[in-house]
Amino acid sequence: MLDAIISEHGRDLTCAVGENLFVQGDRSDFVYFVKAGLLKASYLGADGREQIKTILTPGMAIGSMTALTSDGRCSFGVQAVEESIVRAVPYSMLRSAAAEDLSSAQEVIEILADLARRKERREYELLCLSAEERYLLYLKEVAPRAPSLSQMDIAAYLGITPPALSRIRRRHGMTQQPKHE
Amino acid sequence: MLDAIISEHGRDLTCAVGENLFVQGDRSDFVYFVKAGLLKASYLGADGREQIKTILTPGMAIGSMTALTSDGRCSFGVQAVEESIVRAVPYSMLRSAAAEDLSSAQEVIEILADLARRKERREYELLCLSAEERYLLYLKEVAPRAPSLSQMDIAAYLGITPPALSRIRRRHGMTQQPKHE
DNA sequence: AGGCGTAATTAACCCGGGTTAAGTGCGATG
DNA sequence: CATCGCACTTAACCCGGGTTAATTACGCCT
Repeated sequence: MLDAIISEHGRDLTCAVGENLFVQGDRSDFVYFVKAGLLKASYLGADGREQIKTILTPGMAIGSMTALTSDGRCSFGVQAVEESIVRAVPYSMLRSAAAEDLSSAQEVIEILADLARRKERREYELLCLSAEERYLLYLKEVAPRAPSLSQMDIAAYLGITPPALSRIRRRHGMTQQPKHE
Repeated sequence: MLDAIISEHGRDLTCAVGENLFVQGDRSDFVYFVKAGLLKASYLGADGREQIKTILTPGMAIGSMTALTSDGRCSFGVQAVEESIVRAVPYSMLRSAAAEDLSSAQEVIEILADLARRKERREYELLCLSAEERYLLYLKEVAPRAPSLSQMDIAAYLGITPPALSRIRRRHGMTQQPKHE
């Protein structure tokens, strides 16, 4: 089964806070399985602005599809928000395992289907929800599993700037700590 | 191989302009392979607003991942923009073919990986690009394959309203036909 | 030909988010 | 303890997109 391949050919990596698993532009052909911790996958704009694509929590898998399947470079990077442990496996290893063993193939299909499902949902949120609605959804579904995210990161995840997030929080009465003169 | 399963268990559907392949809320467990024509996959908001998720051209496959894998309902619908021909195959058929035959499994993996790659790109565009940038990208990459799309549909694909699209087009000097008094 | 319905454009106004800058609180560091 | 830096908040202003409504153009139907 696939677990055996992952155990044999994969290796555990420990990421300190702020450490990059890989950065935008890299040629990483690895798939990473998050075992513990918290990481963020993000795009870095030419102007230095960061947009967070995915908040990664244990149980999730990540890899740049374009880098994996088109011999391209990673269109985004992954950085640890908390100390994290991930298992890195070359995508080619998964593919060859799937090419030789039926049950491994099923598991790869499951992983890809799960990835597609998550992306489908994210696409819906970005396309159909307002920033405020996305924040409320974030509070309900992501925040419980990522309590250590900064407001900056939350804003980058929602696709807005920190001041915009602050305004939304203010409207909901969840700020008001510093009393600006 | 998978083609045989698709030929045997799938069936061709012909969609007239405006016809729905399936609508939001359906329990469709089919995957559709576009053979000819042009279709759109879209979310319908409670207020009746349409947001187009994907423009479907020949060679692409579509299906609601949440409906396929979580026994849920389709989160979006698919409608023909031009007269189209699609081949419908139950997802369960693909899965069982992939469970019995290694080469079929590889093909299913290819289909899912391609889907994930497309979604990854779309996610990037929605998260990082402005409406204007998305329109320019649309002109370069989608328009050539979908010349019959209305401005309404283009706007819905970009996530904006027709007036907003008109303003963008005006800025680029690509309008000016009707001279509004 | 005349009339209707719809798509596309434009205008006017509003609102939400971006930008910039300033102020506040807090933790790390010396 | 004092200072520095950074995250967070707020304010002021601008700009782009939403909303609504009016106008034009065009296809379709009778």
